[in-house]
Amino acid sequence: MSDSFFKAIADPNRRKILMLLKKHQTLTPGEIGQHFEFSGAALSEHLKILRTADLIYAQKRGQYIYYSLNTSVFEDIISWIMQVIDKSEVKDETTK
Amino acid sequence: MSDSFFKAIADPNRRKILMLLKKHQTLTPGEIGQHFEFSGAALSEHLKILRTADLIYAQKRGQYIYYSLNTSVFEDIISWIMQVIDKSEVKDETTK
DNA sequence: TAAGTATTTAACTAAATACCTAAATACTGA
DNA sequence: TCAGTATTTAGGTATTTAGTTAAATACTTA
Repeated sequence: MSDSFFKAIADPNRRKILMLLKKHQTLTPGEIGQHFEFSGAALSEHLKILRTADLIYAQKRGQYIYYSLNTSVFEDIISWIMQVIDKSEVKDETTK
Repeated sequence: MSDSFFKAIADPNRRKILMLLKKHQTLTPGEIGQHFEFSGAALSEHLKILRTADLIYAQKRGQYIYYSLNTSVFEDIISWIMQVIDKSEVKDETTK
């Protein structure tokens, strides 16, 4: 279970970015930035962290970059939580 | 959706504590500490963060404190993730 | 009551994080 | 090619976090 996932979603602004992408499917950094007060550079950092955690992916078309959700990693955290609360199959990860 | 939850699970040592509690149901800080290299004080801090996020609860009996998982908050994160990835709600087999 | 064990709190340090501004890179269209 | 727009990178700062050791608190038992 990747540390980068948990780090990525630990920040409320990054969770908000995910919700925005959920709502609009595809957004450029410029469009995302309209929902925040901080600089474009700060936004770029957040996007990098989300990209590294594989939560979003970027497609460059010309001058713009289009960001979208990559939902597959979310499935992993659901499995992790299921394990903790004992709802479904259990593999022992206590040594990780 | 509480920030303290995401902060709490962002740390791998705290996630390991949760898995240990999942496995053993109830553990004292002393028993938990045997699985880590850091000081008891550091462990105490981690337990406080997990308590604040409502992920575990403590029962004091005499000289010992017994920690257990509080699974109800995990249901909340599952809902949050379901929302992000646009899945229908997970069926709830547990009562709380 | 005193000594011993269990756990938390306090005060501190080092490293990580989240932001900033400025500069760099990449593309578009005149 | 040049000016303009979009985005990222670099370098810096303030805040937060995760750990430390030492002291405090709480309980047990001789």
